[in-house]
Amino acid sequence: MIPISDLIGKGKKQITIDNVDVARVGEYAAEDADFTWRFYETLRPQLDESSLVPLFVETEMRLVPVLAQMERNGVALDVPLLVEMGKDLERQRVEVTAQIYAEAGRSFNIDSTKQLAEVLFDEQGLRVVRKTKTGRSTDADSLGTLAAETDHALPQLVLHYRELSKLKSTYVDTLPRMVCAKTGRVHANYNMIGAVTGRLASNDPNLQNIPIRTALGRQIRKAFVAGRPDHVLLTADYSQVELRLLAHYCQDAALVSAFERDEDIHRFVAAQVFGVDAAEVTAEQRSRAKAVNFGIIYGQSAFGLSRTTGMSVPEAQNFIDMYFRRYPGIRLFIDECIEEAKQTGFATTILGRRRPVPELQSRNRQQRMLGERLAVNTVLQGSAADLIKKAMIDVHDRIMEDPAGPRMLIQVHDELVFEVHEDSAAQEAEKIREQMCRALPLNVPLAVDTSWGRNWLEGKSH
DNA sequence: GCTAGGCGACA
DNA sequence: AATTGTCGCCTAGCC
Repeated sequence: MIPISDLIGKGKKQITIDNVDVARVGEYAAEDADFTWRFYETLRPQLDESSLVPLFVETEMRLVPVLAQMERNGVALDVPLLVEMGKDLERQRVEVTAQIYAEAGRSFNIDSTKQLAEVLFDEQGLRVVRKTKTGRSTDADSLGTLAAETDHALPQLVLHYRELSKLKSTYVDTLPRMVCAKTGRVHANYNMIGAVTGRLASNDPNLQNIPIRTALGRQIRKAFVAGRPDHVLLTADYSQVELRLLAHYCQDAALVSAFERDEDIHRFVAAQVFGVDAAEVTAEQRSRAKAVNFGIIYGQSAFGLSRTTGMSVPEAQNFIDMYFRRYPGIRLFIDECIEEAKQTGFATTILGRRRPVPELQSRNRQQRMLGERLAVNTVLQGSAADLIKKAMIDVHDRIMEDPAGPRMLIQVHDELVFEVHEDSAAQEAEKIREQMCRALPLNVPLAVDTSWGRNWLEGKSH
């Protein structure tokens, strides 16, 4: 077998522990006592007696060769497409730059927040929306506020400039440079350690933050393609995995049965909280329920909810009160997470992964509130990480039996991307869905959406 | 060349 | 004060 370092070039960082190439070692990790010991030492802070087998032996150790294979696989890029996009972005960027200079009455470095602040606030006399540690904020939120409340063209132009600039420098210009000469693909690094919740992290390049939110950014996903003839990219992503875990932990009968019927969970929650039929839920009601559903996962306050939804603070507080009245199990779960973290000092995931939460012991109220959010969020985010890791191992063990079968290429926290022959995409999607749904037994069913197509964007849902 | 800060991409 | 977790680009200041 070709060592990874030969494949993807010198100087490339890989999964390392004490500078040992874990990805390569991982091929025989299970038989390598020295490696196993050092890996154990590295993960020991996350483990206790009860999680040693399910988490360390059965999950983390077995994931090492899976990630090694993913790194070796890499993913193909449509470089000519990226080059064309780069030219187009540059044309637009030059145009917007000229407009910004015209509005400002002079040229300056738009990438410099310091210079930009001078132009906006000193020279153009715009309002300072928010301060940063060292100066006046020019972030998207502040510029959006200014764009909405003034006639000045600059804030909107700078927002546009930033979007073009971000896409070009971080993705369109950078990704082609990372294509390996030998394989014609990019071989990202997956880091098993370092994310406190147990999630994976990815770098060189980071494949876990490829744009999807905006129409322009989404185009970048077209450049991620199947690299072999007659193959497609197949994506399989967990639907609402953290909310399902919340329902699993709470055992709330209504939530669980809604998931069992695979209902639109935000609509369902809106109907329950507002006391109307699901069919009568308005777009705004659903949107508010969705915001609270996610807010719960992060421990959001009424203030935070009011900011993300546009509700007033009392309105947001009222909604949260109604929410907890309808779902007392969720309130109970939150309180239990906090209490356990206070008692034991740790937040603990479904497979027994532990994260210390020293913030709960702080004399600083702000720190203690942070600790409470961490205690809840870590259980949900970390359990979701445990779950997909188990799924990756199961799928890997099956697909490796067939050299012509699917190859696992990318993991993005609740999503897996495979390269698969187009003729078997439909059958493989079902097998992968099945294995992902069964990865861990929960009190709620798991749902996995699949799609496939020539590139990472074009997939059709199935 | 290194580090911190600001910003913004994703789940 | 006010929602969690990552990585990377760019500027600015310092060695």
